[in-house]
Amino acid sequence: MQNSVKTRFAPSPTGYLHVGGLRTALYSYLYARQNKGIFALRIEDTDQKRYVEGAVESMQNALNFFNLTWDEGPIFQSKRTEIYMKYATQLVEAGHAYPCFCTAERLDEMRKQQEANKQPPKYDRLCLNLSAAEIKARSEAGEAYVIRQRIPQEDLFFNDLVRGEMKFHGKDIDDQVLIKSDGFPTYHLANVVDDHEMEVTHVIRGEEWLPSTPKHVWLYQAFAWTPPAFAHLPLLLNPDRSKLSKRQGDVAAEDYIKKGYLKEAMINFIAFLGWNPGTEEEFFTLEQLVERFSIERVQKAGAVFNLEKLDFLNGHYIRAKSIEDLAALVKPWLEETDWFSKTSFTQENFLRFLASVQMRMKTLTDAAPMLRPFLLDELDYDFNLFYSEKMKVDKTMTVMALENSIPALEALEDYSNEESIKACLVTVIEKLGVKNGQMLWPMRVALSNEQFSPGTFELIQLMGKELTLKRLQDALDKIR
RNA sequence: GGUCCCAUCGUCUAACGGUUAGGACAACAGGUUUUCAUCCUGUAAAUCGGAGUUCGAUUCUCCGUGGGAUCACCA
Repeated sequence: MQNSVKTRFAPSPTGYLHVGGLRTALYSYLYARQNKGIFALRIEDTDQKRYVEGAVESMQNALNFFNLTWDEGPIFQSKRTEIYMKYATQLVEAGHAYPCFCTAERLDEMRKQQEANKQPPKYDRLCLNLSAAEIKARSEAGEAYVIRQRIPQEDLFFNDLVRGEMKFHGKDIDDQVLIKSDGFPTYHLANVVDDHEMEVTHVIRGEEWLPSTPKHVWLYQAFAWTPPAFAHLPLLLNPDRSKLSKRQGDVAAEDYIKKGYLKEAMINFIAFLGWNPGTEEEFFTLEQLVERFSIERVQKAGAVFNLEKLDFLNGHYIRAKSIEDLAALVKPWLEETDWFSKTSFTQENFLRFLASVQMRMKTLTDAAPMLRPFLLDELDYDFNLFYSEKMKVDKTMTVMALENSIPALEALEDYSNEESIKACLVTVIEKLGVKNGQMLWPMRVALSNEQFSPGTFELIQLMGKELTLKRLQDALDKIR
């Protein structure tokens, strides 16, 4: 009796992978891997109107990017229509479903009426008791019809892995359309049939499915199939606590990739939206999550998708990268710029520059602007940066700092460590009788043309004698 | 409106019915630093309200309140 676990991720191909979908996929993946089970991918493309070209590829790419690899599929529901039809027919014969000839117009009218009377919108079962002869006659006459599920008018209980026992009233629930008039199944039928045929043991999905779960459970009962275990995940929320939507920020997983977030950070961040290990540990790799994840610890309440923590995690994972790995990650962003192709530098220098900038990167996109002053042959100075009231630096002071530092640094031989550079410049500072900042601030700007950058000594060491002197002289010439 | 779900710092969350209600992010204040960042230290910040059960409720029950989801021939 190996009760082997099987989970699945079943998106509909209406666009890109949503971050909420990413979390659902992640939890399903974790649960399957943790139990040495199977993680399957299924594409719910039963609505021809909503199909988006390229969506399937885009979703698979995104899942692969995050290393959420699947063992089975993708299975396409659109290729299985006969199967659903077969099962629907079976339900009709057993009295669990019935054909319905009501037109869209009649249903609209009915709903308007119900709304006017403040009744809940619900199919009135006009076609529930049509005689076999009438059904035959009308369908042969070419009248379009759907197949509806006959919902039992009784209470239903089922267990949810995150919420415990659920109770619904059959009389409140609508007779769901199972087969549309175009012959395609709706989500409800296809979902149940596929989960059964694929032998899915755990259905892990978003909370928005909770209200339709009784329909699914009744379908399992009608077929006399054992239902899978259900786990409904809390929603991801906008800052105003409504369901996460495009209106209020980026919702596509790939948007975050494009913004320079690391997959490690995304996974760690997403995993903690609705789950935590119960300890004070906060950094988890995918492998560690596989080890530690548990549905029992999944939160019931929705979680606001708040990016501040993601920024923090991203910075953490960037700093944890080896400099070679970071260089590879950063390369595409540099190549996108209009200046990168015109620069020349040694790989060794590049790695040194990158290392000095690593500490202050929040996303991979930060690399290009931060590296630019190191890589460019000549800087286009913003003179306002030189002068600082707080530092007590004006034009005269700047010129003085540059004029005096250049000969001193020219005489200096040892650029291999900050100490010798510091010693050299401190001598100059003492000779001039100025404050450290008055000397070092304009030098730092001359070297970097940045408001925020590594320290002056570090910059000089990183750039080496030649580039340092070139920069200082260039700045002096331009400022005078 | 019907049905259902949910409720601890601003945010993510921890707490066998017994804790000074803990941690992280963010914020703020210091230290390190010529700037920024990193790093370190500290401060402020929460149990939605009311009953009940109990010697004792963040925790259990009920009622409110608030928020959310869902009610298609979409998933």
